[in-house]
Amino acid sequence: MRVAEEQGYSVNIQASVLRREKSNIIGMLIPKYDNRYFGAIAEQFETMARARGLFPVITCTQRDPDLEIAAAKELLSYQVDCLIATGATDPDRISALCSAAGVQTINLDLPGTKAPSVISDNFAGARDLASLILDHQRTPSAPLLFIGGRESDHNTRERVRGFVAAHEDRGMSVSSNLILTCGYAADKAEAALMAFDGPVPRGLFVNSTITLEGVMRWLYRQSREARAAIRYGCFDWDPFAALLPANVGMARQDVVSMLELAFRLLDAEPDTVSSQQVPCVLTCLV
Amino acid sequence: MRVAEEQGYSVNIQASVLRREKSNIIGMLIPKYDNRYFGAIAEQFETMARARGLFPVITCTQRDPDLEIAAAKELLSYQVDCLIATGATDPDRISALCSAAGVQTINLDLPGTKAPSVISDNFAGARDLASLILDHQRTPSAPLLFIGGRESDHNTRERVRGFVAAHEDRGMSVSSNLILTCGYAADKAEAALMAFDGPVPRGLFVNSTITLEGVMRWLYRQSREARAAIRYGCFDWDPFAALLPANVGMARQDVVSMLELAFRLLDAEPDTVSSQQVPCVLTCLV
DNA sequence: CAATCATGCTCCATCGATTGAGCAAGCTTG
DNA sequence: CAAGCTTGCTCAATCGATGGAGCATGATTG
Repeated sequence: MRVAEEQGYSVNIQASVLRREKSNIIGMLIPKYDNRYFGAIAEQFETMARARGLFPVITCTQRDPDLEIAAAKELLSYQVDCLIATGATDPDRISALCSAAGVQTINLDLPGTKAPSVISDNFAGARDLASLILDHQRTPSAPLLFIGGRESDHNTRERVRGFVAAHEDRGMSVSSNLILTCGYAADKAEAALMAFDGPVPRGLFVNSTITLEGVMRWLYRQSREARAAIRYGCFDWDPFAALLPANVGMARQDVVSMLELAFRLLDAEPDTVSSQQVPCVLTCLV
Repeated sequence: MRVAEEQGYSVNIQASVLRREKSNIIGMLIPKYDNRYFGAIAEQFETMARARGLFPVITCTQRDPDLEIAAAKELLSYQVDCLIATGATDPDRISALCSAAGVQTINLDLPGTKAPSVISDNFAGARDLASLILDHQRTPSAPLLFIGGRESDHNTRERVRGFVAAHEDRGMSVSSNLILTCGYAADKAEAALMAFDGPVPRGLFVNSTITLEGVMRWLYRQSREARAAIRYGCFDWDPFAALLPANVGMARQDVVSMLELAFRLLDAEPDTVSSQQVPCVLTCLV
């Protein structure tokens, strides 16, 4: 064994897994790698999986529902011991596939009903963030604009609810045309702002950093004066976005706590299909 | 077969690979997921691998040389068909392990001598970027400060060479104390700037976006006037960093072309141990 | 000293997919 | 019609690691 080790020989894992009927592989589905939130999730997941002697395999699904299912099936055929579905568009479908194969699943970031979920406290995070923006926008008692995300998406709905609550806290009401759930993509946000009926409010609640990219493109098409009057805050954190002049705050999701909780749920008996919420950390930039 | 498909059955890949002695797995080692460059590489790699019917497995090595080797061995024990080593600190050691196992390797981002390499044209990219910063800094004929990266790192050496060449192009010389190759990490860059002997030059060449995070932290500790006088440019691209007021330009590495070239080299016979350079795209922000 | 137990070793069946050998049936051709 | 060929099917060996059965040796105990 020592000589084998020295000469760089290693066990054939395929044979080992075949015989042991246990792969020690833990799979993760993730939508994208193009922002700090998912990047941090991927890194933290790998680190924690390795610390437990598991082999982490991450697959990026490009927010494509078909690819999500195909990737889940592919991971199952590698006999993964368990699977974390991050930000899945149809988490219950994935849970169903996995439970049919006797594989434990956890939903991360977006909740499902057929497996335990670990998500941010989007309501409280959004309420705090909206409140911060309301405090710091240039036209104090005007309602904000909500931009980005999908109506069908649990997180977006919760954040809209928090957004509305922050307005109600100060006796303000929000008309529904101020809620632009046009998708997360930068292009869609930019287009939605361009097409907005009437002048865009001076305070913006941006639903993700990807959406913020589109918001910034729109903002830099405005006149210097119009731009100077606008303040915004963003759900999710990015170190450079945090330095942009008109950004008043970011709601950072607590990736470490979320993954610790996810791994704890994997260890525990999968008796309850709970949905656990992790508080966000509000970074005030003013 | 149709019924099996409908019922969600799938082949046991471990058994299949064991018998076929061909895994259809393509591995990638990547240092981090915390910036757009590596994020884009990871996504593009997955997309292109899938398009070729290969199963992509990416492992994040946290810039840790030991983890790099351990991860390479682990991927080999999964019988990967080939391996792309991205930004590896010791690519030749990985190539040696792989060639002992009869597995093809490509070095991406940082070159090695025992396997074909695909890297950016760091010299030309850095020369162009340095030239742009020299054009736009507030004290025209003063030399710039180079910050970030490692002396031992090929890319850093090439970029320093380009940096010096841009100065020489206009008859300027750069003293060696203006080249702070203190590592890529944000903390190290911040500390190096804090400890800089004498006033920091008003034009900065920042070697990566991760380094830029530290530079920004340092910058925001300066007085408003000192800060307003500084201009910088950065190797690598980030959408929010590109919007920061004093940023005059970014040298964006052409990830798509790099990966296309890498996959082409994998298809080709591994006869030559060439090092192919891909031009960067300079984004001018002024 | 015999009976029991602990330890260490060898050997073989097993995991599930794959592939080629072997065979049968039907078809073509001189 | 016989010889040769194609096609489709079944069957068993194989990939390499693992773990339990079986066996031999040495130690312990009444």
